[in-house]
Amino acid sequence: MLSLLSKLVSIMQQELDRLKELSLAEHLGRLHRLWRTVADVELTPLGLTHPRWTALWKLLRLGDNVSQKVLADALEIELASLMRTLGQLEEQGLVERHCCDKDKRARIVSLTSAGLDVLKQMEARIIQVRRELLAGISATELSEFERIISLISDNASAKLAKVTDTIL
Amino acid sequence: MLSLLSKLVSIMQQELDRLKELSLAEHLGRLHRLWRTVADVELTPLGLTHPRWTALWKLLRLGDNVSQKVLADALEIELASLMRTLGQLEEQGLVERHCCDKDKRARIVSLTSAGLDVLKQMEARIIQVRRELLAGISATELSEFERIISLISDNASAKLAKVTDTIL
DNA sequence: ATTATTTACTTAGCCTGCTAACTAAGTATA
DNA sequence: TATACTTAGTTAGCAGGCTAAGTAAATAAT
Repeated sequence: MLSLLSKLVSIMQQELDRLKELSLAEHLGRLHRLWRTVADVELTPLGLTHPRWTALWKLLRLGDNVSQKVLADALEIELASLMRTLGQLEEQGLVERHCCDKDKRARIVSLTSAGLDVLKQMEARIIQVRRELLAGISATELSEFERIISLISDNASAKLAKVTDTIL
Repeated sequence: MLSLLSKLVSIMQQELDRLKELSLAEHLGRLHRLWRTVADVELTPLGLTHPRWTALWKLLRLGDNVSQKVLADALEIELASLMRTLGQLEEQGLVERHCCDKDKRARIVSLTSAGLDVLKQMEARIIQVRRELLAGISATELSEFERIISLISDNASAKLAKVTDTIL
């Protein structure tokens, strides 16, 4: 009788594990989408979507005149993915792309005065969004959270690198 | 002299805050993409991509014969997003869609025997991937991590709901 | 010096999230 | 009963990740 019960418990435990299995990846995706949506809602009045304001912001932090490649690396996305976004920002007149004298392959991205204007307007809103989304989370909890993100990211990167090695 | 120094420190602090501002959203996106990529690499041999195996898995957990709407809700994606995935799974012969007698609007999704086969093969691989990605993270840290994800998600959902209210 | 490799950029096209707009079926109300 | 609203499914098209494949410039190797 007891063994049957413990067997049942063990089966339930397995089921729970399976459910949790998915939930982390799912919740991660959901959180990412939610965060983007919230930021989008807040910033669309400025004509900015998540990838666009992220690029603008990073560009400012990188000190403006950097190559597209450097910007893509800083944003941790592929250069090809950045192209579309930069094209849109250029159309909106927020950035400019110039040829580089030193390296004729490269194109240097810089903020226009309109771009700087928009960045100023963005700043307050982004900080506000972040504050609202992180409400009720202490600094300690937050840094712990970020630590775990880094840990999992490192595991994933390492695993991908290994796979690539195996194939090559 | 001292006041100038403390002013400088305060400015640096602000800069740091601004940098951290972005990093969380960015790292979240990066982690999500990485996780998906790793899972994809592991499961493509079975002809499965992330959305596909997630849908299969959830379908099994929901007890098979559910409507597309129920499945979409469980996956926390829009029904329209699920349509394409279910179409692909149907093409692969892993699921079937039947009309529902009780509600002629609804279509019931069920796993085929081929679908169940694939699920069996999936199981070990997914658990392995999860184990590798979560290597070096204790159960306590993990549950804390998930708690923070939920907290931020709740904040984001609440904020979005508020925005919708304001507009309506 | 010439050739081979690497690097930055670009284009094209896939994937899967989304919203918008439509149909058909069920439900509620006048 | 007839009309209005809601809900499930569907299609179409956008957004922004990605890889693949090509060009031109820079660098390394012979």
